[in-house]
Amino acid sequence: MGLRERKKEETRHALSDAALRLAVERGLENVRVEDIAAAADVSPRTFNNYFSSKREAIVWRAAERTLGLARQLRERPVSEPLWDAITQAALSQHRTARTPDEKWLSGVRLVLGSPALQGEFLRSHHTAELELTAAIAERTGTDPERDMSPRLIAGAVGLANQVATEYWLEADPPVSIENLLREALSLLRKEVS
Amino acid sequence: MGLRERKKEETRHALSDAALRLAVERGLENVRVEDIAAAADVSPRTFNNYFSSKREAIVWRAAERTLGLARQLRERPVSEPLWDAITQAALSQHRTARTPDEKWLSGVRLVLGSPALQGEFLRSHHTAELELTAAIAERTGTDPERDMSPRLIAGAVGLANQVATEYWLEADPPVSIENLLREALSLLRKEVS
DNA sequence: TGGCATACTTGCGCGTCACGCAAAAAACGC
DNA sequence: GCGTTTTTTGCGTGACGCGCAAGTATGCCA
Repeated sequence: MGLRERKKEETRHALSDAALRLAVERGLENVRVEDIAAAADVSPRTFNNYFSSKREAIVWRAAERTLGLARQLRERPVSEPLWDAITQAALSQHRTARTPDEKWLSGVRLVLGSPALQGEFLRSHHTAELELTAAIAERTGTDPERDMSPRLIAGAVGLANQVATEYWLEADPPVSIENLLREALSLLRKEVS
Repeated sequence: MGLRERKKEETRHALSDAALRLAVERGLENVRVEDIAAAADVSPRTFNNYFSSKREAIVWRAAERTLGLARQLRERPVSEPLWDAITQAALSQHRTARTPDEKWLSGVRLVLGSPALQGEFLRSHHTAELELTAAIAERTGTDPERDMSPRLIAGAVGLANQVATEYWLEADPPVSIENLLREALSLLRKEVS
C-alpha cells in the first residue's frame, strides 16, 4: 500500500474523528463543515471529497464496525454451527473495544439522540447488512437472490445488535453489553414463534 | 374534527402526494421544494411548516402505513396467539391497497433506490416500530422497559416486512407480496436457531 | 351575529450546504 | 529528473432549513 492510499485513509479517519469529536463537544448543529475540515487540517472542499455530509462522516466509524462482523464471520471455521459462529463474531465485535470506551459511548448517545443522525446510521447499517448477508449465504451455500433466509438472518443479527445497544445505553444499573447481546440473540431464537 | 384540522390534514396529504409524484416523475434531484409547494397550491415557506425536508414529505405515507400495523394489532382479539395476530395484521396492511398498486410500486422503487431516501425511510420505520413495540407489550402484558422481547418481536416483524418488500420488488416472475411476507415471517420463526 | 383570541400562512432574510469545474500541488513509475 | 496520474484546493452557484414578524383564516363565546 503506497503513500498515496495511506494518506487517504489517514485523512478519512482524521475527518471522521474530528466530526464526531466536535459534534459530541458542542452539539451537531454547532459544527460547520468548515470546522471539521480545519480540525483535520484540510480545506473545506476536500471534506466533500471524502464524505458527502457531516452526518456521513460521523457515522462512518460505526459502519466500519458493523462490516467487521461480516469479516469475523468469514474467518470462523465452517464446521461451527452457523448461529454459534454468528454469536461469537457479534460478541467479539464488542470485545475489541475497552469495556467502558467513553468515546464510543458518547458517540452512540449522540447518534441515537439526533433524528438526523439516526437516519444516516440506519442506512449505513443496512448497507453493511448486505455484506453480512453475503457472508452468511456463502457459509450456508445458499443463493441469496432466491432464498430470503440469509438476508433474514443477517437482519436478525443486526436487530439484536441494535436493540442490545439501545437497552445497554438506558440500563440502570449498567449491564454488560455482551450479556444483553447474548440475551437478545437467544430471545430472538426462542420468542419468534 | 373541525375545519381547521381537516384542512391541515388535507394540506399535509397534498404536499406528501405532490412530493412523491413529482419525485417519481422527474427524479428526486429535479424537484425543488418550491415545485412541491406550487403543486399543492401553498407557499414554499408553508411546506416547511409541515415537513422539514423533501425526503420527510415523500416518506411520510409509508410511515403512516407502518403505524397502521400497530393499530390493526390492537384491534385483534387477545385470545388469538400473538404470532398469528401479527401475521394477520401484517398481511392486512397489504390487502388494503389494490393488488398491483402502481403508485405504491413506483414509490417503493424510488425510495429504495435513492440513498438519501433510504435513510429517511428507515428512520421513520424505526420510529413506527416503537408504536408496534408498545402494542405488543400491551398485548403480552410485558414491560418493554425491562424486557427486550416486545422490541425484538416488533423489530422482527419490521424486518420481515422490509425483506419481503425488497424481494417482491426484484421478483421475476412476479410473486404476491402476501406470500413473500408469510414466508419471511415463517422463515424467521424457523431459521433463527 | 359580532368580535376577539388563537392558530396557520406567508414573505423576507440569513447562514449553511453539496457539488461542478478547472487550476495548482503532490505522489507515482520509469 | 520528468511526464503522468491522482488529489487537493478555491471559486461560484443553486438550493435548503428555519427564525421572525406581519397578515389571514378559523374557532368560540356573548
